[in-house]
Amino acid sequence: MTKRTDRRADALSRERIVEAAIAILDAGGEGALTFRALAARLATGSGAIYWHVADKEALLAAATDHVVTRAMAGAISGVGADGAGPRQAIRVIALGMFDAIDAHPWVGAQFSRAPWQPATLRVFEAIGGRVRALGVPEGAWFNAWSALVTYIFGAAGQNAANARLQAPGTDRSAALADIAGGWARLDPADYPFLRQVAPQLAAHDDRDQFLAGIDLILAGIGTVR
Amino acid sequence: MTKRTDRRADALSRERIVEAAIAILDAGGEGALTFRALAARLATGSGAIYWHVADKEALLAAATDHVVTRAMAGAISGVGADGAGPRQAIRVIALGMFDAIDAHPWVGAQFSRAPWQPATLRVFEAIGGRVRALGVPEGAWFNAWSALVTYIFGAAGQNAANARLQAPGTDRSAALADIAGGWARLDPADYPFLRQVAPQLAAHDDRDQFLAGIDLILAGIGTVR
DNA sequence: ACCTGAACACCGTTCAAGT
DNA sequence: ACCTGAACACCGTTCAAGT
Repeated sequence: MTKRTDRRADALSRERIVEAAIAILDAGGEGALTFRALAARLATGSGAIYWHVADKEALLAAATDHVVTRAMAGAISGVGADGAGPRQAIRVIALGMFDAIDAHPWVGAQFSRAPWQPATLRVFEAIGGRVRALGVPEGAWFNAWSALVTYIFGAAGQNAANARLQAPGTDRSAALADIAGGWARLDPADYPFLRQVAPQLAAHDDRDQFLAGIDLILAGIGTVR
Repeated sequence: MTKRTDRRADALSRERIVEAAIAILDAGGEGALTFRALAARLATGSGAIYWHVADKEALLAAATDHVVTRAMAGAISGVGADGAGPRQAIRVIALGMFDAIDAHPWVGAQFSRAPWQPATLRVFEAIGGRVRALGVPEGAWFNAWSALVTYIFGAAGQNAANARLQAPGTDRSAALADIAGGWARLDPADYPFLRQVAPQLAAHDDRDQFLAGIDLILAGIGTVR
């Protein structure tokens, strides 16, 4: 029972609008997504878009939901019934989120703007279910879950910021070298720690670093008995 | 040796502009800060502001820096030479950041937009110095520090989002009751965990929750030997 | 039911002109 | 050196008018 308008391949639809929005966001970042640019890409008027989505906030929310849903499907499928424990499942889900935001930095900023979206809820549940399977006492579930999702979504926002700050052409390691260089030049009397870890900042990998944080939280959860 | 223009109490200055911006941000949120509103409050033209600050991004950065500097001064002074260990110092600094963002929610969103500001650097150093004092092996310093600051600034962004989502009049517990009510009505087959923790979500305190996450990370750091 | 595109009410930012 | 405020080039959103 397809709707009449579905016959025209180029008919406007919420789905096509969201896909076009994602393409614009991926190509030019959040600043590039305007209703005029979107209308031009879809060869229609800007007002037409408003027939399918309420406003720009809803459009960004739908685009985020789309990306997260896809990322979660990939992560969860890699964690199926293959006997991987809940600890490993949490790591895989977290990395799935990290990679999704790495590929679509604008998604990261969106979480600290409109949480409680459907896809976010599924990530919450996926983490929560594994926390429960971790074997910690029931009274510790909520805190353990909260620490993990706060870290995962919080890091997402910061990675998005890093990506946005970076000059389009340059790669991450050049940007890190710049920042580390700045740290190395700080006054040693005021900033002994940052000076000391500057070389590690320059050499570190964001993804490994993110995972190390997950592991520290998991280790902390493991101490709760 | 005061500058000539300092004689007029109402002379425009970067400092007065930043203070007015903070007042507008606190009163009406990020959406309320426009150059027109700021110019009106300072009884000047919008172009005058551009003589003192480069653009809106710089203005928001300066406002954030101002708030964080003040918060850090308060937190650090409460942690002086009174024998409190590094563990407790980390908790106090983290809570200082939490409270600052609780009072100025717009600050939270700013971190995931322009990190590496002077005040942020001081928070980084303050946490890092205490990590070093924690007694973990030197090879673990960088990961431990990174997990803590990612969590602290990440939670900041999410708290800011929560504050922004909330209807101006209502209080946090009413908003939490709403969300928890939604969780309690989810399909138990798909969302067993969220259904189960819904009552805890309704009853929890954001600040305690935040601190519990810090403690879990600290516990995880404690396992590294 | 869905699309068009001009119009409206805003923005941030610039800049000639003032003092 | 600093301030003014009109002007410019944008936005998101609306809505009468079309099909």
